[in-house]
Amino acid sequence: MSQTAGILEQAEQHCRERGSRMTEKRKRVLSGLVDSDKALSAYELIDYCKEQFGENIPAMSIYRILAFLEEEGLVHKLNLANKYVACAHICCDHSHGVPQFLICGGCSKVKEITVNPAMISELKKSAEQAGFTMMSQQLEMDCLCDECMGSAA
Amino acid sequence: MSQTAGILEQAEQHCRERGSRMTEKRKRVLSGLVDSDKALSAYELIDYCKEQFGENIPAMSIYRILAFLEEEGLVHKLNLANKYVACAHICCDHSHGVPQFLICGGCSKVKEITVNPAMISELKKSAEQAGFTMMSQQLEMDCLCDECMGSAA
DNA sequence: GCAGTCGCTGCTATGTTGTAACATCACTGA
DNA sequence: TCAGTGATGTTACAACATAGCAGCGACTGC
Repeated sequence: MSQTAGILEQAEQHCRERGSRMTEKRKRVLSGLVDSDKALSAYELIDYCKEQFGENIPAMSIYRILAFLEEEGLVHKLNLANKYVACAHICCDHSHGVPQFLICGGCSKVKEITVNPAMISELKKSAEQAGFTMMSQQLEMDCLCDECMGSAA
Repeated sequence: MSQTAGILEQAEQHCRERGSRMTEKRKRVLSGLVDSDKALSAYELIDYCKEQFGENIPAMSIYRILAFLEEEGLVHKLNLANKYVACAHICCDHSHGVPQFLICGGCSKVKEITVNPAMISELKKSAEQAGFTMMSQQLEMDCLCDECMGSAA
């Protein structure tokens, strides 16, 4: 069984436990994200489904499916890039905190990391002093991966 | 002299020193951002120029002007919201570090803060360990301001 | 002053991301 | 089997952004 198939299997299991449905289309969208180590836009996922499965999924459906998958904790939306990535922890049984992301501006490769929780709470404190409440601890950082860094030099 | 006019004066001075031109249109766009404590989208700035000066500036020009102002360090682009804000430090003569932003998801109000430099360097280190180089230390945080927080409750 | 140049702006078209509103399809359970 | 609910389709459109080319206007050097 391929890596991707294993992850999809896990995701399906996850949905069963939560009483939600992992439909064929949802699996296809998720598989696109799992197969790719890059973040993909909704429209890139449309292309992926067309090429890979010969299926034309309208934009509206892709967005609904992405919203569903995000709700289930299977994908993350990257607001900085307006793209989407599969969660790096679909296969972990342990629950995990809010992730932070390193996003390559060159090739959209994404690394999901977990920064020091003390740092996040310090950020939260700074925000509160300024009269703001942080709604999401998901930090997104504009980076270049080593590969793109090399070819840019 | 109004607060805004003073800031515009400073900005003009800044451009003179750098050998770049602060044209009328550029001043109008900048004044829109300075007048507002919120982040504005390019299209909101078009509306502003129309209402305030009766001048129709096409989107293309607004984007070029925003790019120029960003180049000059007079405005910041908030990628999280696809909006723009005037730099909070146009009037400071001291140069300042890379800013971080608290963005209210309710009303687009923005607070520019400077977080502990040690935190930023810790982030940078984490990134490098993961094979990424941070290209911008500009963190943008999804928040609610106290006011919106109150009305949401 | 005048020609040449370069930077700024205008115009048109188009690409990309995302959503509203309403219709239809398909699975589930009584 | 049939009603109800959730998933998907369709159409239209809003918001953000850029490409490419044309024209205008302000400086420079002669």
